[in-house]
Amino acid sequence: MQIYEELVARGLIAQVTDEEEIKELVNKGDAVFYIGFDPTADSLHVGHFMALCLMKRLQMAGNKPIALLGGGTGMIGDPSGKTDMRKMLTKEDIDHNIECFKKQMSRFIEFGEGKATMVNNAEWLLGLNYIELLREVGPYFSVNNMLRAECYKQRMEKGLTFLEFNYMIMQSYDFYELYKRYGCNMQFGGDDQWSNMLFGTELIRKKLQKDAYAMTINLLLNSEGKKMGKTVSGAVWLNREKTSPYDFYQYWRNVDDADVMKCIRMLTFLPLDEIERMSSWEGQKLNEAKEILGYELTKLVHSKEDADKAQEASRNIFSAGAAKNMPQSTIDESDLKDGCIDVLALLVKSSLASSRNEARRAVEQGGVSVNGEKITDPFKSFEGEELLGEGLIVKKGKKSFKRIVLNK
RNA sequence: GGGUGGGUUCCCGAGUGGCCAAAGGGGACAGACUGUAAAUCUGCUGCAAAUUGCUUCGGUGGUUCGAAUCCACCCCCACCCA
Repeated sequence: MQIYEELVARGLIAQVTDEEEIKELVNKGDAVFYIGFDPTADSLHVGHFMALCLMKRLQMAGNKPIALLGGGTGMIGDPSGKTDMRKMLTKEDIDHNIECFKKQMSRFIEFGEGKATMVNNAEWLLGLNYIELLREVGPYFSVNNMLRAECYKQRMEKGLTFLEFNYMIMQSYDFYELYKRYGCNMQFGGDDQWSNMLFGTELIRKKLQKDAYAMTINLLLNSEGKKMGKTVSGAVWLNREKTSPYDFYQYWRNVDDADVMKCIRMLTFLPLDEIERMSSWEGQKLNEAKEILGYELTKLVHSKEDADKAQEASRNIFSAGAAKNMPQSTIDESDLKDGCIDVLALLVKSSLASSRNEARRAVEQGGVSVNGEKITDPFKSFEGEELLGEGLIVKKGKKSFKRIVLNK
C-alpha cells in the first residue's frame, strides 16, 4: 500500500484540489510540501501532533517537508472557523512561543540538510510594504469570493475585523513565497484551513502560471462533532509541564467507545491490518483498545518509559487501588495549622478541588476518600506526621487521585 | 457620523427597585448503575473563619433606607443608513 492510499485508509484526508496529481506526486516522493503552525500558545497540542505525524509519514515516503512557523501570521490571528477574535499576541509572546514550538517539533521531525526545513514567515511578512503588497497581490483577490469563503461564515454573523480578514492574504502569500523559494508545490493543513489554502494555489496560478496543490486532513472530531483534544480547562498539550504524561494517557484512555478506533486509526502508527483486527472489539473488550490508544500516544508524544509508567499507575489505581507512580503533590509545613491540615485544605492544595467550597461539596456528597477510607466529615483533620514518607492518597471522585506528601 | 437593538454567573438565557448569589437549559463536578464508555436517575454548581459575612449582572459616578433593575457620562458589540 502506498502512502496516499494509507492516508485515505486511515481516514486522514478530508479534501484535495486534484486527487490524481496529488496521489502521483506524493506516492513518488516528488512533493515539496509545507504545513503552517501559528505560535498561538507556548506548547503544541493534539492538532499539531496530527500535522506533524502527517509530515513524518510523507517524509518517510520520500517527500520533502517544510515546517512553517507563523511569526508573521501570528501577528494577525487566523479567524477561520472561530466565533470570536482572539486576543492579540505581543511580539514577545510570539517569539517565546516559536522557541517552544521549535523545541517540541524537533522531537518529532528531523530538520537539517537533506531533511526537513523549518522557516519562519516573519522573514518575509514583517517587512512587507502596504502599498507595494496591495499592488503586487491585491488585484488577484476578489473580496466577493473571500467573503463567501466557508471559514468566515461564523464571523459574518458575529463580526470580522479587517485585521483578521487579511489573514487569508498572508497565508496565500506564504504559499506563493515558498513556491518561489523552495519550489514548494503542495500545502497541507487542517480542514479548517481549506479556503486559505485554495486562495494560495490560486495566487500561485495567477502570479506564476504554475500549478500548486492543497490537501487537508480531517480534524479529529468526536462522535458529537466536537473537536477532540480539548478539555474544560483547555487543550491537551504535548508539553509535559502543561499536561502531565499521566493526564495525557488518561485523556485517551477515557475517550468514548464510539471514538476509539477512529483515534487509533488517525493518530497512531500501528499497522492497518492490526487496527483492522481490533475494530471488531466490543463492550468490555473495547477497553483494551483504549489502553492501547493511551499507551501508543503517550509513547509517541513522551516516551516509552512515560507510557509504561502512566499505564501502570492507571492500572494500579483503578483495579488494585495500589499506588505506584501515582501523580504526586507536596505541601509545605507552612500549610499546616497547629501541625494539622484538614481534608478541605488537602483537596485544595493538591488542586483536586479549586476552592474549599468545592472540596466541601465533594466531601458532603461522599466523593472523597483518604487512603481508601471514605471521608464524610468536612472538618476531618490530619496530623502532619501522617503525610511524611509515603504520604496520604487522596481520591476525589473516581478518576482523580493524588499522593500528597509533606515536604520537610 | 446618525438610528436601532444589545453587554447578566463557565456558556446560552430570564430577570426592569427589596422576596436576587440572581429562573430555566447546557456544561462541569459528586452519587447510583457500569467497563475508567455511553445512556439514565439523583444531588450539586460565586468565595470564605459559614444559621453569618464578603464579592458578582460592561465601566465610572449618582438617586434611594435599599440598584442587575432608575439617572448621567463613558467603553464595547451587532444590524440599518452615510
